[in-house]
Amino acid sequence: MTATGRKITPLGNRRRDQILRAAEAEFEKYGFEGARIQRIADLAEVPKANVHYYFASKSTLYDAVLSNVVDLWNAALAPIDADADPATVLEDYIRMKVELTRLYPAATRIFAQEMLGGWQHLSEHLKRETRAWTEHLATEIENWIGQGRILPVDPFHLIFVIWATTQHYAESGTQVKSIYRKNSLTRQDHDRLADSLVTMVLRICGLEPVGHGRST
Amino acid sequence: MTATGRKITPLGNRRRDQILRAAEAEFEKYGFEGARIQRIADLAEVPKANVHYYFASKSTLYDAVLSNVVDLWNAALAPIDADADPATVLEDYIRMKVELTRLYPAATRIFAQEMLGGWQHLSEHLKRETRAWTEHLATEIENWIGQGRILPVDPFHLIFVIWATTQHYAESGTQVKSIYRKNSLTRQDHDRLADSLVTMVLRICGLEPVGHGRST
DNA sequence: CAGAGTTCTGACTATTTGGTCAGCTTTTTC
DNA sequence: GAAAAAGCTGACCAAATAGTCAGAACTCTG
Repeated sequence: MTATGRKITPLGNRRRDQILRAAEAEFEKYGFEGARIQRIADLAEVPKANVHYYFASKSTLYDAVLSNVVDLWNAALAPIDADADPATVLEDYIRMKVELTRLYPAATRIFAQEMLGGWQHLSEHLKRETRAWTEHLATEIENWIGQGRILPVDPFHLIFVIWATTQHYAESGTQVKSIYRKNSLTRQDHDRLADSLVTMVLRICGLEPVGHGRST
Repeated sequence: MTATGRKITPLGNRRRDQILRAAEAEFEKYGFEGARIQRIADLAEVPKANVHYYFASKSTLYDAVLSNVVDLWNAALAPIDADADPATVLEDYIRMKVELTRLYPAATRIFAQEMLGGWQHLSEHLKRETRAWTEHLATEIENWIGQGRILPVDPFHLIFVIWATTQHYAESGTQVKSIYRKNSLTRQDHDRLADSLVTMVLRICGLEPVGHGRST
């Protein structure tokens, strides 16, 4: 084992990030098993041994990448106002999720693969953090149902709809990218996705769109 | 290369199936990259070389497994009556999809992983067949929207909702399996999932459940 | 029951992989 | 400005992997 009990200097931090970014791209493209340390090193333009200087093992590196993602999402999606009306909360939540997918498509895809792969490569610690991320909203939804503010729905199915459909779009985005060599989807594309998602989710809950959204 | 231009005897066919089943389990658990030919051989209780006698390469084997899945789904989901009412078609479609997930959870999971992985390991031939599988329903949905029979929705988003939510359940099924050592979810569990799904999808389309379904 | 065709397999190879490490260079610290 | 610490890396290794192949063991047919 390497990469333990050592002082981190600013230079070291920069290199670490550089490797982390390369790793993110690699894991997105090939998944955990398919990822190759050598390719990560090449992409980061450092020798392979340098990768192992900062990350003891492939798993450690993967954990570090996922950890970043989870932090990001927790930070952005955490605050839910318990008294706000469901339609607003859901709409805000969805638009934030779509925005995060737009900003960090790679991270989102890795997360999705892990989710469908049964969390096989994640450390217990991160698994717990990840679950917390969904359960927060789920309990809120259950409260709304109990209070008769929305139609009865399985909260986890609903959240999964949000997650999966966003993901579907991130996926077709990758295809668009490789076929048309368009570097990213336009902001309009993402707005349209968010609109479509909001409409679907609100209809499922028997709610009407709140004023501040777009139409169609 | 092996496994070409050779007469297949009944015995050979049985062995081939035996290996195919083992491969399905292995690919489900570990994905394409993570799958190990040796483990497939062990599970099928044949020497590794025997696997290569029937399947030239890992890719060939994977293609064979996926091909089975696609055939299965095309056979079960193909017939859509163009004049039937949308609610019935959608409900039947969903219940059939859930049923297939119940009967072939492994196949479903492999398919899902491939879908989210961007179809990286599939031959062009199978990619086309697979796309056809969704586009059939998608055009039907678009017709309904054009005729004002259902509310406007992105057909692919809707199909993805069906697919993803079923998948979510197949996934939590795997977890249930490994935690409680319950071999499979009960029929009731699946009925509940189907009910929940039907309700969500119909609400999205602005439709009411048709008589022959269950309630709640 | 003999010969042809098919099925099977142990032993092997070439390659790739994650990971190590001794010693080098650079940066920081006092 | 020298000692200490951190950063870096080429060369290496053990293990694992997909795939090969020569020939033995079956099974089917006439």
